[in-house]
Amino acid sequence: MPQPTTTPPTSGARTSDPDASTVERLLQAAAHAFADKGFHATTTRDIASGAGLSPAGVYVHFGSKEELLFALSRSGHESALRLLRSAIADGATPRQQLVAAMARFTEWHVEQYQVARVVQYEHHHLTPEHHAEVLALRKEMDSLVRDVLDRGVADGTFSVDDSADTALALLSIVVDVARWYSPTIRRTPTEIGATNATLALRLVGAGH
Amino acid sequence: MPQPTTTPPTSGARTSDPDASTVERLLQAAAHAFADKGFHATTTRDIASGAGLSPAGVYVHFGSKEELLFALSRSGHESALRLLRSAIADGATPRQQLVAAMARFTEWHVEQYQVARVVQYEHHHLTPEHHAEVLALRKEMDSLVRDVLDRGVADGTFSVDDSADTALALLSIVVDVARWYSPTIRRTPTEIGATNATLALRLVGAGH
DNA sequence: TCGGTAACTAAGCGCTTGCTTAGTTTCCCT
DNA sequence: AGGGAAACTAAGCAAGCGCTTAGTTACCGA
Repeated sequence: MPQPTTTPPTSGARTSDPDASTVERLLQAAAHAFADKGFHATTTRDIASGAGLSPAGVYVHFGSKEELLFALSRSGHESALRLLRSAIADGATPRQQLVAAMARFTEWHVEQYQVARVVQYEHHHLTPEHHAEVLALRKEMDSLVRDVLDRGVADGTFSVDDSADTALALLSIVVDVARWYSPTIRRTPTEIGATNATLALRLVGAGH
Repeated sequence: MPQPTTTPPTSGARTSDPDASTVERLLQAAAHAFADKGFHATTTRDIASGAGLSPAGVYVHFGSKEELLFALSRSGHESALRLLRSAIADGATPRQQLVAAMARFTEWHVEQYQVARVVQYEHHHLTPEHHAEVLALRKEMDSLVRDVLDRGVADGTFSVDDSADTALALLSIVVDVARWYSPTIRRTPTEIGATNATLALRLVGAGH
């Protein structure tokens, strides 16, 4: 009996909540590693030790490293989409919808910046089939934003030259948060969200 | 005599101009591969065959794969910085400077989208020393844009809440081009540049 | 109490990786 | 002509990779 049962057989540094389920810990460790180093620079041993497992332990729950990326990417896209939809549903006018969508989507990118980074920058490492699946979700996000703009233009609140171009610029501002954000930055998610909502109103000609 | 000299000993598909110098071809092949698959998913064999060399041929000109990334990243940052400076120098007013900077920097991201992708998304795979060197160039870009905004606010042309936040949003719109652009898109660099310049004027409250 | 199933590990397999070594060819300078 | 440096290749090495296999432990229902 070389080890008492209170000491788990972990060698690397944990990057996940020890109280979470094993699948949850694997997803957390993968999000941490993929966001930090990218999919290909992350080894399955990194993920395993981050979750407190041996290298083989990953394969009890996921068939491959790519399957882990897909699970993370799909659930990330789905929760982002859910957030966007609910923000838009909460607003009574296009103006309120745009403000809520920009603020809350930005906050998500800050609070979940590791998942957001995987969602925005790692999806092209998926297999063609998996990639096609998340691409459909990404197009849906784009449509949601463009529809808000179109409704605002229709009722005279917004004035934009091209709603597709403007929607892309709005999403660029939000998505790029996942690139530049670091937890060392002192601004809160709410502050960054409010800033981006204000910038959005300026972009659609409804700044005052 | 197994092969006539007119057939080069290439196995993979070339991704570089055969008339360019060897170093040039290596940089082109590396830019192509890094932009397409990322630094870690690219093998030195990919780069070698893309440049029409054997795997060992890379090491005649570069000491390591990371050194290749650094050469590409540094020269890319330098040419981007040169472009920004010259665009700003050409404008007589802050308004003209902002329009020129946004349009030309955007065009560069489209025309050189492979290099731009490496510049914007691969620099964190550099060694700490090399990373620090390009970070200084990146901060300089940010300052250049913020200074244009500050001058425009000072002379009353622009109206922004916070010049740092607004500069970041402007750069987000430009940088993000390297993420979403694909050569299959039918819009020209000039059109995309003009769109982003117009969006920039709206963001700084000088849209008309 | 015990059989079955699911979660897990130790060990390691086959392959690919970045890079090196030893040797060949090319070309320029005298 | 011929010596030397530079550019290049064939072959391959050590390390690390994703993933598998064989076996152990823990737990749960009958």
